[in-house]
Amino acid sequence: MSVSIRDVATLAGVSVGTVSNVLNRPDAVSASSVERVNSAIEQLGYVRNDAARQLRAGVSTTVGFVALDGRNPFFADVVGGAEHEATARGLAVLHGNSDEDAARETLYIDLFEQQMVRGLLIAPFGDVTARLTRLRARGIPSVLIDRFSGDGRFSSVSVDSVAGGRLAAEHLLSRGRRRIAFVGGSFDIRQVTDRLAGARSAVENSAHPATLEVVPTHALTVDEGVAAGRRLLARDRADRPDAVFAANDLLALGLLQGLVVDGRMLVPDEIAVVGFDDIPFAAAAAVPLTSVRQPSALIGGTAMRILLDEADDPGRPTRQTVFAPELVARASTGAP
Amino acid sequence: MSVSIRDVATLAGVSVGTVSNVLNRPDAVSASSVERVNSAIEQLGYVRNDAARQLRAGVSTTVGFVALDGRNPFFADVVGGAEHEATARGLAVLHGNSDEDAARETLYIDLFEQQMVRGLLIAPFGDVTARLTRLRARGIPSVLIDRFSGDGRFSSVSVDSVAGGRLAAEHLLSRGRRRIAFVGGSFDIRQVTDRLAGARSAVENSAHPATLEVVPTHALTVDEGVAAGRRLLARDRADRPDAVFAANDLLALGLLQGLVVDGRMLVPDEIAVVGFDDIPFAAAAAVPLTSVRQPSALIGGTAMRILLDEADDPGRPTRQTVFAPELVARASTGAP
DNA sequence: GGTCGAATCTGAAACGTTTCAGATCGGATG
DNA sequence: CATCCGATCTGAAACGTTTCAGATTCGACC
Repeated sequence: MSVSIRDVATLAGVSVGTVSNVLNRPDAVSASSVERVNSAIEQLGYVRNDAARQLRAGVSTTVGFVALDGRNPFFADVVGGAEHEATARGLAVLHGNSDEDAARETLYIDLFEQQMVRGLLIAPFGDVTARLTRLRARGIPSVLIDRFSGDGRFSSVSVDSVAGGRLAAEHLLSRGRRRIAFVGGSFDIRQVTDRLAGARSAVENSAHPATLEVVPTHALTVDEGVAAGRRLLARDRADRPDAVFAANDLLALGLLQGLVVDGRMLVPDEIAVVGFDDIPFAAAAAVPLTSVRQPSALIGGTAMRILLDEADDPGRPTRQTVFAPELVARASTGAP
Repeated sequence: MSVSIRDVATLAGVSVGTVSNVLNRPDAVSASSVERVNSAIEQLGYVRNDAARQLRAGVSTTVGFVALDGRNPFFADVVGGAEHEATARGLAVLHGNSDEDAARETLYIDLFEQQMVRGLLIAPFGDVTARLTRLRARGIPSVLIDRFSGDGRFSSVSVDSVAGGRLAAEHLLSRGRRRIAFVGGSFDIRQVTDRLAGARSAVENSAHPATLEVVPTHALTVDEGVAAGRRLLARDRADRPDAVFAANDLLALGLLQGLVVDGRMLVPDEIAVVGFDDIPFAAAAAVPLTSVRQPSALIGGTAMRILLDEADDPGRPTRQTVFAPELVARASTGAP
């Protein structure tokens, strides 16, 4: 039924070893053999069986990626950057969504372990160090994305979320806002707590007295943002914050939709809004969104490079790369 | 080094065949054996080698997905729907981006062929029928996404793009617009030409005299939309269209940004805008965007189901599923 | 006790590749 | 002409699983 390397060898009049060499190290084979083998491959429509190759060679040509939320354009950009780097080396990216669900997360990690991927890029939700340690014992390195590996047990590529949170809150304070609400959740997500911590430190160190209130959400989605906005509206006007720092742009975009009363948009006059990630849609929002930018494609590309370095040289020490976030001011905080 | 099924068998005091049976059909094994094998697996930290399993069984547990544009939230939703359906059956989704590049597209198809994926979901860019036919000959079915398979050679799941184009144009005409511009490209993409054809038929059959002009773009991205908007602005006011139908929402969102003069938004008063896909960000745009909605997650889920049906039963005739698009009117065309 | 069938288990073959120790070939060298 | 060496090729072993024909066990039944 299926064409194997043996059929190619027979047609080309060489041994299977030679065919394999043509495929893997053509330099070690005479030009005439290369040509005969290639024409046989062409003629038979031979396609290498990756399972057999991997079984014998013990090396796969795929890299796993476990994302927190596949629908978040931020991760799409990170994946894009990683994919670009991977395809440049002939590798493919296997892609799974944990959707902020610990069970799905371990499911994908286990799957990648069975597939013996070359390495694993992961934006973790739960505590995955035990599982990742096990993968490493089996020769599969991991790089954490968007989360600093405090103990240095794994390499990581992230943005300084605390600094980002501080940037956001300082910006709001500098625009004269004093009653700030942090909207985000769940607080099982490290980035969320870090961004909050940064905001808190900015408020505490502020020259002006200011307050920081926490408005929790169940997830970092547009829908949750809309709901949070509605909840704020349900309050007396006097009790509403005059600024909101949303844990990411999806929430912030939802808030923009939620913070509308009788067709009147409260942003930015009554309530200023800052998001996080600066996804491409932030600039195109109802009120263009001020946001803390992360260099998403760069994060993905850097992580992939580090991962492949570690895969090639297992002894290599781990590396923590932290990019600096950058505030992009737009209309949602009254910027031009 | 690595723990194999043989080590498990030895520790559990059974044969390798029995271990395999515990893994694959526990019903055929006595309860006591199941228990001993499982405890041995636990104790040794055994993980099944997927390459060997696939080599022998000839079946993989992954499905390939080739998307036109991984950064487009529409495809993220389609993938989400497909992934949901796949994980319900214990399959993972291998994911590649063609980025509207024929070379990358064939690269991924070839890769999936080598990996012997269970099946292939593809939103095609170039002409891929030859390659897909070859995959099928090797037992790998494909389902086309977002493109009707005219000759019925492959199953497909799509939305009636011509009808969608007609909906968009009719809506603009009903709002009193008469000089319509279609913004989109490249015209190598079937959806683009279909949407244009639908718009054209609506204009030609209109009770009122109206014109349809084509403003070509290089790709379906936000940036191209901004550029197209700028080009329209560069014209004399009299030469500008009074409505734009953009081939997708990314373009439309870009247009909204581009169609601003001296801080004044021309949409919808001078120019109405309709997009296509109704991505989650359309409603959150600077001017909430009227759009032709596609049931994206449903498309992905349906395609996956059909694909897996065909994988299980290769003789099964192909099926063409066409969903009806739906117009969602918002402020960008002067709707409430 | 002998026979039978179902339930359960065994162990070797096979999947298609890569790898590697050794064979072969064809000059170049003395 | 004998020897040697590098370039090239060969063919079998090995990777870890699934599969399957046959072996074994165990009750039930006569």
